[in-house]
Amino acid sequence: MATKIVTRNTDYAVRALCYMAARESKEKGGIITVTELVKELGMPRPFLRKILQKLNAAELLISKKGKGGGFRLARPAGKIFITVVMEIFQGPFKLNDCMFKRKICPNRKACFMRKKLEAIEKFAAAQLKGVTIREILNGR
Amino acid sequence: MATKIVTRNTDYAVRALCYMAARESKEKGGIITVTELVKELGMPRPFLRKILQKLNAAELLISKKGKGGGFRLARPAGKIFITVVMEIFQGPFKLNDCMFKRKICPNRKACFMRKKLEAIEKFAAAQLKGVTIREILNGR
DNA sequence: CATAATGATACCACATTAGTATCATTTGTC
DNA sequence: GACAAATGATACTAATGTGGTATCATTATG
Ligand code: FES
Ligand code: FES
Repeated sequence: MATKIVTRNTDYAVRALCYMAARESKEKGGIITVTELVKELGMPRPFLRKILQKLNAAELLISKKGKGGGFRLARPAGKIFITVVMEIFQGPFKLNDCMFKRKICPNRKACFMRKKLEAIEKFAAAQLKGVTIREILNGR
Repeated sequence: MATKIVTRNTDYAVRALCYMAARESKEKGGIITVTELVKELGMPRPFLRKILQKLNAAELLISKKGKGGGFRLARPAGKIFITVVMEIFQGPFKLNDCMFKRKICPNRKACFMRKKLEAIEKFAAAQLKGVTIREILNGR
């Protein structure tokens, strides 16, 4: 098994955002097409399109339709948090919530296992909390 | 989404082991049948059977075939680690390893995201490390 | 109006997890 | 030894989630 903290959606989204942020720093305000992203990042085009559309809907990107259209970042890289990207594609971050027979386990309060899982969840949230595209680009 | 740290297999296994350990403390050396477990824990019988068989194969349980047969713990509850149970059903514990096009990402060493994920993985492993059925039973 | 871009949406493929079904083998009891 | 009651082994099915395609509608530019 490999417990997935980030799915492919998120991963691709982050890569795309990083690329866009990096390019932006060279050519200010430039609009970027799916075609360019696909060429540079090598992801399946229709999948990436869907991802960008979601980022647009979530207002992390701004899209421009029609000829000469494309996408650009809706805000500076330092204000794009990966927790937000994760939420878009994966929903709110949480670990197992001990369901049993469709009900939440009544033993939650007392359960030792649960305490451990909650500690892990807290730690993970804390780790991811401040991370933005900028930090990822800078490698720190 | 809910990132799964423990799957249902593992969950059921742990519950069964807890039950068996608890019962053992009353009636020493008693052998326990699937029938009893199903009745007490309310899990689907064939599924639980498969789980117990795996625990047996992994030598956490000892089985006895034939009439009057059943299962008993192969060792004291304090020596049954949930990390081991997790491995049995889920394989070695690890988080995402940033695959891209079937290759491990070449950027791993430098990747900031990766660092965060590794920290989370380490923390999680540490949290789970010493936990045994005994601690779970005792709630600490 | 043609073209080149995204928007919206429905669909398909694949892997994993969860669960079922069946038959073989062993063991105790009469 | 026959029968019943238990597990062993194994193959199959179902449900879910993720990853990915395909198609058509809409919009903007020139
Ligand atoms: S067994 Fe349900 S929260 Fe632990
Ligand atoms: S992008 Fe591959 S390890 Fe981070």
